Amino acid sequence: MIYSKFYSLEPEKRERIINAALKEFAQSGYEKASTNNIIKEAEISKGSLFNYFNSKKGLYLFLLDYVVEVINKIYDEVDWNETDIFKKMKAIGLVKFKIYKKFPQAFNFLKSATHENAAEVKSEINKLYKDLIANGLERGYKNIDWTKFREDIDIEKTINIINWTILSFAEQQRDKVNSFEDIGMEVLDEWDEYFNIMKRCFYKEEEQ
Amino acid sequence: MIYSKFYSLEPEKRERIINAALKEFAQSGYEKASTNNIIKEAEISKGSLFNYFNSKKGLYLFLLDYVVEVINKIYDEVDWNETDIFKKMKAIGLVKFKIYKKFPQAFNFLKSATHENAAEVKSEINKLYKDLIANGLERGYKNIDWTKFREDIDIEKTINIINWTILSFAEQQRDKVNSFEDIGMEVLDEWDEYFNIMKRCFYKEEEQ
Amino acid sequence: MIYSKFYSLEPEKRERIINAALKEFAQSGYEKASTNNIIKEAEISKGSLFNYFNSKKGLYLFLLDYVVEVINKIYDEVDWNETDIFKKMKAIGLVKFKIYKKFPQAFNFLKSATHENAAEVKSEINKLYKDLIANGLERGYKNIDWTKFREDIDIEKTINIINWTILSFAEQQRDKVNSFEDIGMEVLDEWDEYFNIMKRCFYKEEEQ
Amino acid sequence: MIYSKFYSLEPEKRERIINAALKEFAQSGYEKASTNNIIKEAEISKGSLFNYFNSKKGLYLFLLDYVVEVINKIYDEVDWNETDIFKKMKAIGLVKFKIYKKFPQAFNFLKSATHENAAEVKSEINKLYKDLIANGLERGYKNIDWTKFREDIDIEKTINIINWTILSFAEQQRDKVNSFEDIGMEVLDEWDEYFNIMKRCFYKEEEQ
DNA sequence: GATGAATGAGAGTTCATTCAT
DNA sequence: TATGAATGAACTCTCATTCAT
Repeated sequence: MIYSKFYSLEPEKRERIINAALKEFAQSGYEKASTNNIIKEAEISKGSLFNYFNSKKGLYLFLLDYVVEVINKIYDEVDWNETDIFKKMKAIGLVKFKIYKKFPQAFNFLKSATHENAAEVKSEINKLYKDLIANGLERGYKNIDWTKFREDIDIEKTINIINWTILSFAEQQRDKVNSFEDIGMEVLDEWDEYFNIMKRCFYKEEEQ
Repeated sequence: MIYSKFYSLEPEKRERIINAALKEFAQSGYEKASTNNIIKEAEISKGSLFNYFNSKKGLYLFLLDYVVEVINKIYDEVDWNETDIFKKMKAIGLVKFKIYKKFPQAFNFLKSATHENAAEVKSEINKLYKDLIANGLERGYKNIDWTKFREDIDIEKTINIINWTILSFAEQQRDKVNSFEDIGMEVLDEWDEYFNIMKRCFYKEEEQ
Repeated sequence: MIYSKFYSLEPEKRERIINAALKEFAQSGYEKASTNNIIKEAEISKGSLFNYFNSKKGLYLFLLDYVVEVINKIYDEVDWNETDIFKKMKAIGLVKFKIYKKFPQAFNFLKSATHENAAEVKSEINKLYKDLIANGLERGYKNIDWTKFREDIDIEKTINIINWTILSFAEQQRDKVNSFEDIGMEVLDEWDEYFNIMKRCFYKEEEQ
Repeated sequence: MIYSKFYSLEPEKRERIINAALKEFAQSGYEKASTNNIIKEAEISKGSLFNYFNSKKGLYLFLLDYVVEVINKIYDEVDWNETDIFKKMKAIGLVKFKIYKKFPQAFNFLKSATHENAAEVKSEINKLYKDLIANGLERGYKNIDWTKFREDIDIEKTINIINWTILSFAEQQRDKVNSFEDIGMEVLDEWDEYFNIMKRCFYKEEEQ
């Protein structure tokens, strides 16, 4: 089993390594991240790091797996029975914030991974993102009451517009702030306003 | 004059260098991009590259200038007097496709620059983008007849939704095909459909 | 502690590196000295050299420290209570010869450092020399019985004449022979003759 | 004939090149001196420089020859019949100052050459200096009235002491100031004092 | 004869990875 | 299993010298 050497470590050491690595990669990106900084921060030897993960790339891919687990915790806490798409999206956003408070490093790492250019890991990141989004969309659009939408528009395309709006808004906010810590309530208010515009325009008049 | 040595080269060689550099930077990002690869691909000597551009950073900044010129060609061909925002956006999009077919590498480079993290060039990229966006928005939204829009929605945010939709759709198409050469009429039709949805939902009823 | 990585090497290797570096810097000066030549001669890898000293400059500064230690060994062996300046100078000279036989490279390096022009290390060299000279003069001229000198001459300037004579004679001998190993008793006799001339001329008649 | 291409240039251009080269080598030393700076200052092309002198080293050696000519002008103006060694030495020093006013760049170049470490030209410089000194001494000690010296000291060795004192004092002054321009009358006074000490000590009492 | 663009070996430096202990 | 010193390929950049024009 891959990473088995790492999993058999005592949890405290494991966390020290994960946090040191998340931090270094988030700060410096894949290429510039220094394995020296990681082992210094985690207080392990150089040899150990390569024993556990074989290579810098191996370590990075492990961390990608790790943050996926964190993301999945988000999905576990969402109420998937909500039928109004905008209420559901808002709920998902709120859960994200909650989880973020517990795993800030993972989110910063994930944010930096979005902008990662290193050819060595780019395709893995893209694959991961496609999975995450597909997975999220599938669950997100289950049980939705599509009858609320106007009947003179193509629903599939309308969903795309909603999705693109959500993702683009999120990215815009990400670029504005240095870390997720800076995000406050006023952002959530702005988010609501976008939802209201779309609700007003895409729903039938009587559903508003 | 800066870059004068480079401009006095024969055009064929100049293009070889530009294309090799655009490709390498687009593929690998600023840090990882290797000047060795560039000179190998462009078939010039090590000394020459640094004769023309002084440094890796100088080369990168030159390329940024170069792609701005390409972008400006787009602006020059658009009919800025159109008052209907969707017609104007469609026109801009079509010109973009046309230019892209002539300078595919420039677009890939510009896209990669958006995600560039290298501190050495980040501020220049940001400056460039602010200029491009300010310039584009100013011209793009001049003469637009905003009275066509519903009066119960915030126009600024609605414009964002429109923009995000356009960009995201374009990117989605790019991911689907290997090159823009593959893009045919059916894509333009789909594009029209998105425009129609937004027109129907964001414009007053009598404007449709 | 700085240079700690270097000090924890086995002495044989340490010496190989020191000697290779002293030789290369002495031969070529700071700028022209090639770290490649040093590692080749010392039979270590490129990475190791920079592991130990961080940079070419770091290596050079280390060597300056090293030769100071060698010089201090001279001072440790001299009888500082001698009151006759000529006897004392002769004693110092003899110790210098002794040390030189053990560390010939250090002396050549120190000599080349005197003429070093490289801006990067010049100030460090000057600082070092000021310390060495201040230290040496202070100890060297302590306890000297200045009353032996004629009263119609400026003592400070006379000391300069004595010093310049000693140094110039030493250098002349160095240029004549290939190594100090060749220096025999006849040189010491000649040295004595210079001392006798100066004694006869600079001391009062009754002190001769 | 070597340098023939250079000598057939018009004198104005020749001087421009000589001065530019003297300045650059004096400022930066042999290694660091940039042929680019020289051709820029002299307003000639890169190819020309190498046409005239074949190589950087060739140019440097030419300049050494050139400054020898300047030095020889000093010797031409000295009164070689003076029989008192100290008066003669003083006269030589004064002529040096006079010539310096006419060829400051040559002197600064010569000064920098003294401290030159570059292996490529070191031996040539040393050879030149030995010639200059031998030549100077031979002429300088002709016609001297040695009977003025005390009879209880070896004259040859005493001459050495005098020479070493003169040279060392000159070097000390050189190290103190940045260029010969800074040297003023007070230096000449100090020089006189050294001469007086030596006169008093090395001459017979009745000759003072 | 004059030009200056082109060359490429060599410079100092970095850092993921290896392996003897 | 854990260590960390050793490695060396690859990096960006320099500059004296060449040679086609």
